[in-house]
Amino acid sequence: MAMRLKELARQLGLSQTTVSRALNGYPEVSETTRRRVSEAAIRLGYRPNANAIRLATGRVGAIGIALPLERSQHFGPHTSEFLSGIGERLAAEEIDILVAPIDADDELPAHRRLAASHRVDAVVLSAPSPDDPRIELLTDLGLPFILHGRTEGAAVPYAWLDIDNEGAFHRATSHLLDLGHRRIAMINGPADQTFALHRDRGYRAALTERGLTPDPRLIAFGRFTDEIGFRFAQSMLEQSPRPTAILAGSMMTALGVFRAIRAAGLELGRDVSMIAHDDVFPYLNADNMVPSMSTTRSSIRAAGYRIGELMLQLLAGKPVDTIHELWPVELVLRQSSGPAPE
Amino acid sequence: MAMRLKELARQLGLSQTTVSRALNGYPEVSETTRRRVSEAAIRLGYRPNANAIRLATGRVGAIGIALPLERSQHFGPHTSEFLSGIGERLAAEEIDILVAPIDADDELPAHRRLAASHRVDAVVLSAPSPDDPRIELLTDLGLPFILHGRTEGAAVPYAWLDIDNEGAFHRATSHLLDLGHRRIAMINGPADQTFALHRDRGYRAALTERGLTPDPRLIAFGRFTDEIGFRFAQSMLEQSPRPTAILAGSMMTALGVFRAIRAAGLELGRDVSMIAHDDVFPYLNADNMVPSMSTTRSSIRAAGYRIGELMLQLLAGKPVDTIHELWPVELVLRQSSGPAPE
DNA sequence: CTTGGTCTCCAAAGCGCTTTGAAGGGATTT
DNA sequence: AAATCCCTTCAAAGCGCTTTGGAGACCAAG
Repeated sequence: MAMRLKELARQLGLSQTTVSRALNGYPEVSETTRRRVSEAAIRLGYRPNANAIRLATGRVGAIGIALPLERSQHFGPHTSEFLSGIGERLAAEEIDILVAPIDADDELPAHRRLAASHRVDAVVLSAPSPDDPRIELLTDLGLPFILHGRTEGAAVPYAWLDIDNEGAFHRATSHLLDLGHRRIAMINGPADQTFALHRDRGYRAALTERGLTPDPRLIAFGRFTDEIGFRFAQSMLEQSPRPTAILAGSMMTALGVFRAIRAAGLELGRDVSMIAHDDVFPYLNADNMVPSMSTTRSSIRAAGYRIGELMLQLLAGKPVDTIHELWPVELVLRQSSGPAPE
Repeated sequence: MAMRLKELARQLGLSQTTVSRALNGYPEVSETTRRRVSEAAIRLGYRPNANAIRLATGRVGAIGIALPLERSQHFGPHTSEFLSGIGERLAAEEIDILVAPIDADDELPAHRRLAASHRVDAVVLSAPSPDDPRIELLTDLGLPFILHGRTEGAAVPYAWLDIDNEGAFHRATSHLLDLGHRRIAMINGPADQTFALHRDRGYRAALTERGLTPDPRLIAFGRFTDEIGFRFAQSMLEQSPRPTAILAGSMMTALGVFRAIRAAGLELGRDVSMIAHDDVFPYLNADNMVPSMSTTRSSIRAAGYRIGELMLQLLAGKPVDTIHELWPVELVLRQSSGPAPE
């Protein structure tokens, strides 16, 4: 039988009120009593029942991570790193992380249930689409949230953290143009995701600024797998004239593209250049590849860590319209990007 | 203001008891009343407060996944896939998944807190070491758990699901021996993990059975990253005579090994063979590599899904000593493994 | 008519904590 | 010595649900 507040109070000859206040740091308790209580609590192994606290206070001490099962390609390495970052920040705060896998066809009801059941104080939303309906829903329901990414033209203010996808791909594309490339392909992420849209914009803008017209045959959208990368790259490299540079949406995609380049008997960094977006996975290092991979780099784990931090502020009452962070993205040039061949 | 049981009962002109029973399917309620209640509940948008239920019943409807931050290399792709499998199974059951990141140096206290705070009904333990102290601790604490993997000689019975790592590496090694290889290297997982020990045993046994002595210079332990794979493979390939075949502990390792082979001017599948363990990541397909990768294959996502299922049985009262599953591992031969060179 | 058994339904007592409103007691004022 | 304050501590009322132990109502059986 676990030690409960009542029993602890009885053994100390104090009321539950006093013991509770002593342990929670309220001022109405003398220092001597407080010390006596804390010592007894430790000695007797008292651990409060989280559910009783939750019921009594209305606070839960937990946040949810809504994971759209389809949309984020069944978790995947990105989500895992992201989650890891959040966990790292929140572990020390005694805040629980509730993973809520959500079916795509049950999305809004699932969020409604989550909100009404009082299982979390707030949620982290990821993989937003440009007109994501979750924003308004959660706002209506009064469940605080932070979006990892952005939507386009939401009717209400919301908290978000995003990386500058548009800027990153604008720069990467411009850099390739500077190197003399004219046929630059782009293997982007899923077309329904805002970040993919932003990347597309940056890419197109860079081309247009130089008077080039984006060629639809050099633009592809899909999930971040080596297979998708391989397929698209292969078909693009069959074109004539073929692209001399390829932008890859992820390191997974890049592996597939790399394979297609080799399969076509070409050499990466000489015949074909590539810049890939790197979310910084500890187990797949762009620097270690051969040739080393030029990347637009932004640690998704760091983003998770920061979102954990912002979450604490949000829960502490910081207004949502003051929680906006747009992170710049590094362009790291390595061997995979070189001058356009003659 | 959310709809609560009390208010719902008032509007229906029934007692809380009856409404509660109607909604929870108890027999002491007439069919007509039950229907009337359910309809009203839906119409009025009633959602029970999870914390009140938890406090009243003592059950939580949540399981924890203890993630040793260090040990499982900060989540990583394995954990992510595994988690995903569990989530897939448990999402439909309205069971919450609590991710509990745990610092290595705070491991046992953290489990104690988890157990005493009543935040979860049970936990999933992963990445066990051969003499994992968590087993006994949780048993003592009375917190049910399922281990993904095994330990050696635990003093108490426990529920587990594991894959046959020993058998898998025994077979893979034997197969390479059949192909004429004699110097077979093994780049294993972290040395303190049971699964790595099992793989080591399978590998050694296969060699020993053919009268060969395992060469310590061909045996390495480390985390599953491309870099580790590259480094170890590179130094091994510098030996003379060099190994003609390499067993890789993961697909990440395999990518690094592959790179080292190419960097040494050798050809995978001809000069050097490789068989890697494949946990089946949807974004990194062994079949798609060039050359395609021979693997020992077992879906870690499927294991997660099954553990979700076993968890339901465990919570339903199935005795732990009846929950043991050892999964066989497929050997999938592709192009990366060929006959030993002359 | 009673008695006994079935169906339905209910009042009230928890679950283990927080928090409000108040009271006891000593020190300080008047 | 009475009045006033502050410092500590407490009893009791929730938080929103489940569950125990009955209690009416209605029917068939004695």
